[in-house]
Amino acid sequence: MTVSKERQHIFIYAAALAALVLFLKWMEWKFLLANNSIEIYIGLIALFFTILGIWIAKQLIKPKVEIKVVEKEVLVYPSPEIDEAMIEKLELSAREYEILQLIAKGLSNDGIAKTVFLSVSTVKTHVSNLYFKLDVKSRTQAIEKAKQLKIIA
Amino acid sequence: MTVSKERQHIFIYAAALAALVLFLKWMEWKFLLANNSIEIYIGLIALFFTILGIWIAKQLIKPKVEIKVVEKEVLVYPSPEIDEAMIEKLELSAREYEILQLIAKGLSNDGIAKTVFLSVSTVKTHVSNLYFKLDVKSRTQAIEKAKQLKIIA
DNA sequence: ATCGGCCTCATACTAAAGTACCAATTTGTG
DNA sequence: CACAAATTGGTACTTTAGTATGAGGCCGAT
Repeated sequence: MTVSKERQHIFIYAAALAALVLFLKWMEWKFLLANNSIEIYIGLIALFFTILGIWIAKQLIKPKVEIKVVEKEVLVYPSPEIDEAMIEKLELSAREYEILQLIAKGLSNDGIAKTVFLSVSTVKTHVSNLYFKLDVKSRTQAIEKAKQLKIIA
Repeated sequence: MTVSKERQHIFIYAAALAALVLFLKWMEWKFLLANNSIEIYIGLIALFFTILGIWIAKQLIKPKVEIKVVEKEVLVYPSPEIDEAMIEKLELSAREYEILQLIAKGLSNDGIAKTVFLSVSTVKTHVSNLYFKLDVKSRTQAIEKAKQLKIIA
């Protein structure tokens, strides 16, 4: 794009020069016919070339490029992305993870037992194993850690 | 600053014009003495005024400022805004709210007692009152509800 | 100064959570 | 099939959580 624009400038400039040559020849011819006004002639040439110079400059002056950095605020919703990889790394079994989620919902062992149709004993076993794998010692700690590890919402 | 610069430009331009007049007179005088090279004369004038025009343009034309807008994405995390109004609505006292936060961190009653230098009895009292105000019956439920009500992070 | 709310602490009790250890069944994989 | 891991369930026990109740001190407002 820049190259084509440069070429266009060169072309326009060449055309202007050609017109100039013709103009000069015409002026010169006119001057020979009536050379009683050399000052006017010189003045016209001066005016013309001044304007030409200005025009050329206008075409050639490179626009200053001002880089304006606009900070665009992008709302990032704390993705309730569940870190599945972490769950596997912790070697949490399906039941353990399921029960972890129920714990986070505030259910008691008894409540968990009733929702997943298990005995409280079984729930306790899972919960204990869960604590061991999460390296915690209570439900509340488990909830905190699970949230930090992004394995629950 | 802009005004003084403008005046400077005008002054320089005037000086250039004065020099020009002198130059023209000198050229004219030389031309009258030897008018055998009118093309060279015209050519010199053309060249001079072209350069002059370019120079004027350079001095006067305000460079086009091309504003390049670069969007920089700034991640904005929707602040886990704490609903202070809700805290007041629930009529949670300072201690109760403080202890609620410690509960959410996974601390036991004993842990809380040691961190805020209270007896476990006092902590239990606060916790019980807290449960009543939050309408829950256990720590885990309190944590869940507190998060739903956005009164803790 | 009296009253209510808050903070503090204690005792006594019940309920729930958590640990330890064991054991039977299921399930998926080599 | 055989084996490991997961799932289920139990008993016994300790610890923690939670409730109920009472009580004293502090402080601001009426």
